[in-house]
Amino acid sequence: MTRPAAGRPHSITQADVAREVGVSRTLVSFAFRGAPGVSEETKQAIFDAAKILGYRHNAAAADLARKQPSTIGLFLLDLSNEVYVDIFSGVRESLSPAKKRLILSVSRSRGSIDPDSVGSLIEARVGVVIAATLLEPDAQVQELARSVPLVSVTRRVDGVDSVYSDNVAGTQAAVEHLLRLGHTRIAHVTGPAHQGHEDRRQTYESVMRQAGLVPQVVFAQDYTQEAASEASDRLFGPWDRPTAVFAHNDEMALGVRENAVVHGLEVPRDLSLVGYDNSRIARLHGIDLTSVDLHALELGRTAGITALDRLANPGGPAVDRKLGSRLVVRGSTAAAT
Amino acid sequence: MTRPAAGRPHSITQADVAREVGVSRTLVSFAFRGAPGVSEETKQAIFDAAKILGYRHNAAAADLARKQPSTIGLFLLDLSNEVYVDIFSGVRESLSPAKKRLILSVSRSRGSIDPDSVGSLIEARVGVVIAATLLEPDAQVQELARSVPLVSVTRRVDGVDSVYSDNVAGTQAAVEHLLRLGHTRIAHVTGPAHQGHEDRRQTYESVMRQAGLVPQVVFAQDYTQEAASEASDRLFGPWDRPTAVFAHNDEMALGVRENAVVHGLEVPRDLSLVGYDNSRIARLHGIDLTSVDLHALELGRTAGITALDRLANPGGPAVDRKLGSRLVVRGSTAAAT
DNA sequence: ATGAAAGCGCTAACAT
DNA sequence: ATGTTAGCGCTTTCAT
Repeated sequence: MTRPAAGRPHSITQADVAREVGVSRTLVSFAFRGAPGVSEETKQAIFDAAKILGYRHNAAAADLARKQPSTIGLFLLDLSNEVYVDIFSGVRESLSPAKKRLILSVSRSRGSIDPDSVGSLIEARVGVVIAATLLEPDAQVQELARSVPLVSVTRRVDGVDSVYSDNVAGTQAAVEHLLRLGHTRIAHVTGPAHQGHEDRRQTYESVMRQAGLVPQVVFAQDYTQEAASEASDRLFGPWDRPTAVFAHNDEMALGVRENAVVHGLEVPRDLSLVGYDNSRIARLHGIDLTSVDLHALELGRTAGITALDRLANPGGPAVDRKLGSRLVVRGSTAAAT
Repeated sequence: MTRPAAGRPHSITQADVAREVGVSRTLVSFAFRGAPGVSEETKQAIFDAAKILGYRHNAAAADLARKQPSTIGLFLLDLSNEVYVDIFSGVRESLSPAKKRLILSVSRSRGSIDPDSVGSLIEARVGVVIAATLLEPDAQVQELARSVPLVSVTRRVDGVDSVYSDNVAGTQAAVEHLLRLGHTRIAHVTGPAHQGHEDRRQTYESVMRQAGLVPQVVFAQDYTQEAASEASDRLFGPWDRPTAVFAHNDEMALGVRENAVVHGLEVPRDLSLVGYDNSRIARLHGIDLTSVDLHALELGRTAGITALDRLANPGGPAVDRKLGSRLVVRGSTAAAT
């Protein structure tokens, strides 16, 4: 049985409802926004008629008329990375009391710059853009912030509302943990070097140098598991193999891990591994990845609140909120042999 | 250094650009849509002025005037479940050639019905809604489809465009795999019973009965890892413990697995485990979850194409596309002892 | 090639 | 309590 699939791109307007009830369009508009000054009876009549006609409020038209957007845009770099899902959850949580619509836009490139995705948010006329994570250079982010209120999550940009976590402290804890375990050949696997995303690498390098060791950095194509897996080939040659790897994030740590297994290496016996994000996967039995928790959910919550504040007070000074981070030690790290 | 965060909710319009250049608003509009009838020079002048003024096209206003939405809405049940991320990727992939904007809406409840999320898509005036996964009863889905073109993903609804995979075949393969391994006490862990989401459970039950065995179904609060973990407590009592569990999806399989470990059970030695979705986590070394692949990416791609078709041909008969599924055997299942 | 004018669905003064 | 009217930023005939 295959009935025709109905569903016209909607057409019933407030005018239709008004005509049906026999009142003016204004009343209908008032009724739907709960504005005062509509008698209970007419209100009821309006709702009934709307129900029958199948009327649906047109938020786009309303925003246009009100000259004030009811929507907040959230840009996410990569949905496959659970951190961004957590950030999303946090944002939504803090936005839910405010009656704002939230629309998402996801980058189509996980390792390179994608201005289109944020652009489409602007063209959809959102009131503020929450962006996690922008890969553009600082200057471009600042320019973007000039054309739309912007909250940068995960990354600090001067003069722009920023909500991020302490990468320096997190990285220090991670690398020092490995040092304390006696490792000396500790490699770092990361993605392309974008301005504003080098804290972890630079901190890794400086901690290593301070310990009198030579840093070994491997750059992958992007920040994903696959890229890290591929890039880690360079580490698993027969000589000078590192005994530990500190990865830019959990995704990449997982990639290294998968490839290590392929090379016959066992974690942590042959290779200690530290990730970053403390994502759900890291916590699974059988994975047990030592990782730095950057409190992604809290990052999202804070970003949502910051966005709301910015909407209420467009002129205020740029917000700068740095959250803590903490190392969670699990079974993927062990003493060097 | 804390400069004020600028970024007004945008204000420069085509009229501003027109005034700047000294032409009519019409020309500006034409220029931006690449409509014919604008001389190269004026076009260039317009683009230059727009650039300088920081003009941004207002898609909402344009849609309103054109009386034709340029946006497609995608509803997702749960971003923590990678299947939905894959569906998203597939949808976007098939939508990218068409120049349609894609906006996402995510349910705020993973196990119960949330009409608001789809509602907000309708109010944002999308041309078609792709929904993965609707929990509403068939009748409600059909009614929804009457007010907006709807593509149901993951679930077949009579009279509504549906893109889904063969749950019966998938479940049969899964359960028969366990039977062939000699298991007789095979439990099934699933979420709340919603119409249209009972194929797997029912098929499990019928396969069990046909084999002369008694089905044992555990219902969790929702379809997540946490819920499954909690619910599986009932399975791990001292007596009559099942030797195998078939879970509704990989998330839930993971939950069962975590809880099994807590109870001192080892997979697959003490418990064989089969999931559904063949998500990325299932494929990780150390997890090695036997799972049914439902081709989520392909589901998404097909849904995107279906949505585009529906937009082009609103009156056509409802589409019904059933994709195959296949069991992927990994290390989480072993012969019964 | 360019412009004038009407209208999309809605809101918001400003009447009555 | 209810209605009138003028836009919001854009597209789109229809003129010129």
